[in-house]
Amino acid sequence: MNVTAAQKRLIEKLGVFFEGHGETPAEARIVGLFMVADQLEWTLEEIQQTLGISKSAANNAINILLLKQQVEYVTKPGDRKKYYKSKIEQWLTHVEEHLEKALEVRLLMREALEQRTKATKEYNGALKEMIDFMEFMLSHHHELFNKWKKLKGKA
Amino acid sequence: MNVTAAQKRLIEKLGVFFEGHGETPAEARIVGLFMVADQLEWTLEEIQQTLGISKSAANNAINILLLKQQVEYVTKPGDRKKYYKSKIEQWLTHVEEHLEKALEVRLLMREALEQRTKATKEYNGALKEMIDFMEFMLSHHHELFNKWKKLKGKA
DNA sequence: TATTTAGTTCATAATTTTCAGAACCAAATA
DNA sequence: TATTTGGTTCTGAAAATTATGAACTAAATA
Repeated sequence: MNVTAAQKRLIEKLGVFFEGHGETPAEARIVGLFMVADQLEWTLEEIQQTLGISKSAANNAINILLLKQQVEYVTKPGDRKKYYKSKIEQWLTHVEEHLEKALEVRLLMREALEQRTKATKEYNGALKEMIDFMEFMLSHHHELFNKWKKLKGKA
Repeated sequence: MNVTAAQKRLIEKLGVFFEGHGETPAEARIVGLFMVADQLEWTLEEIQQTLGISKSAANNAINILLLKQQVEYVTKPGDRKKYYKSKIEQWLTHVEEHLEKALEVRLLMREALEQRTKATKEYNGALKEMIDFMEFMLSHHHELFNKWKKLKGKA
């Protein structure tokens, strides 16, 4: 077997966390597997057998992770198999994208604010402040990301 | 009717967004309703009828929102009804909590890193960097939140 | 050409989530 | 005490999500 019992437990814990953040159980466990296992490159069959899920479940999950750019595959000469692996270098981009998307709600909130009655001053003020905070976060995040990238020599 | 057709459309749009962020359809629409409607305080029956959902769906959703502190209710003397309303002042706390929780994954990642083989240098380095970034974000967020609070005279 | 293999697709089964409707409870009122 | 009212709970249905297993492709191999 390619992972120890202790590793399996950790994969499950990571799995539960990622499930709670929008991934399917199968996706979540594949992400976990790639994070804890010594082995970095996995065939579909190995994934399937190690996680104890069906071939199609593994295939579906892997393809969704490929779409989300969380996973990629490499090939080997004279070998028809695909070797899937974490695209871990992409994580910073993902965090950035995720934040941007989460803060997009401010656009709908602005729509809400604009159409609101002017009578509810206090509520409108709180809503406005929420929107302003999101703008504040957005701009400061750009700073933060740049600071980090500079710190790590990525920019 | 307590909301216009245009408001209903906006409620649905907000509903879809919040559904995409972990709320049930009913919860998501209540949050939307409280955000766009002129009326700030709503009885269960009004919510139910305005959103066209069942009494129990409305009740369940409201109680979950109460638990999550997204909603509160006020009462009126000699009136047994509860008047539910957005707890919008709480939003900053919610954002803080949400971020902390999202970054908690770093603890599991650290576990993963600690048990990993030392053979996969590059991967381990990337994982370490991810964890470091989360720490970086966490500390800078505290700064950001304080800066914001000061700016808004909340601290 | 027949067979094996890696991966995909499809039908459907299992599970989970969410909701509707009815029954219910407790407090207030008639 | 009987009735109304606001809210809660329960059961089961509907819908959505995931996963299974089998059938299938296409490429490689025997």
